[in-house]
Amino acid sequence: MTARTSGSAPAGPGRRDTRQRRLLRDQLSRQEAFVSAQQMYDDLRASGDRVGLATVYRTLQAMTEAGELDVLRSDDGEVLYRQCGPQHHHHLVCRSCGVTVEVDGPAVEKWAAKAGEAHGFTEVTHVVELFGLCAACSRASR
Amino acid sequence: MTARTSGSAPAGPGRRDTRQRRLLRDQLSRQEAFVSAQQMYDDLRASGDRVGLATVYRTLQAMTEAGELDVLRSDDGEVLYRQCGPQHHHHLVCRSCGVTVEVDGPAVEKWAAKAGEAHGFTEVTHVVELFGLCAACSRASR
DNA sequence: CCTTGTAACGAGAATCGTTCTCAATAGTAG
DNA sequence: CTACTATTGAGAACGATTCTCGTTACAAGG
Repeated sequence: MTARTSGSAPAGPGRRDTRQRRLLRDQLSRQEAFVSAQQMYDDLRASGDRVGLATVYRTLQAMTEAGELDVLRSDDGEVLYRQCGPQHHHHLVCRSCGVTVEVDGPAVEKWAAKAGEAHGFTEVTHVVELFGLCAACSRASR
Repeated sequence: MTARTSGSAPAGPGRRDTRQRRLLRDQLSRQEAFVSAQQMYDDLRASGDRVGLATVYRTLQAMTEAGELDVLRSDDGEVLYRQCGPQHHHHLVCRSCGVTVEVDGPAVEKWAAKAGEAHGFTEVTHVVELFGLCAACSRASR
């Protein structure tokens, strides 16, 4: 029997610092927009870094569970990820270029809670996302 | 050459009254909750009615484009459909049984428009859905 | 009714995003 | 340096949805 006798380091899953995790974290922190796992994969290998597709999916999923990423689903069913602030907020996403702005809406929170209550619902959560054309894209399409 | 000479009846695609379309319309009008194409398919054949899966998908899609159905995406990626009123509204969906209540929120509409504007976005639309446990399910899980 | 043109069907193949499998690899604590 | 095991990655497996294409059956005209 070796190792696994000291009880100090929390040596569970999800904490090793690997090359591929570093790459993903870096790329996410440079991203302004929501991106899909497939996109991340393509971008990485486009810049010469070799990372398995399964790893991209696994890591993105893990980071989401750890609360490090926000998730969104595109109209055609792809799951999109983005590094966001920790406080509760919503997104204003550009339909054209994907740029995203975090916005908050105290009014919405209250309305959601009240509407749920009014119908006898409990444990009410809400999904609120705004889509539009950002200033730049609006100008470009004019 | 026969037919296709009179110019009165709008005999284009999407208007034939078939057995399968009747079945789907009927089933949808009896549904209180959002349901997936797969569920509709299973339910139909469970009640002895034979309808092709592709037809279910096609019809549901067509009805949606015609504005007869509202669409929602479940957490695991399935597209869910429901027959709803024509006016703009949002949904309060039970996480457990799927029952859905249509709710409106003038406050949200205003907030959304304003938030978009404030950041220079144009053509802003919003996605707002509420999830919770309906009265019955809340009671059951207590 | 019967004919006809063609919208609609349906079975099965094809897509596509995502997840799973499992042997090989590589952090890391001691 | 070594052993332990978390991670990785290639490819198979999945599940929802879409496409293909020969067959079926509305529905308008005769």
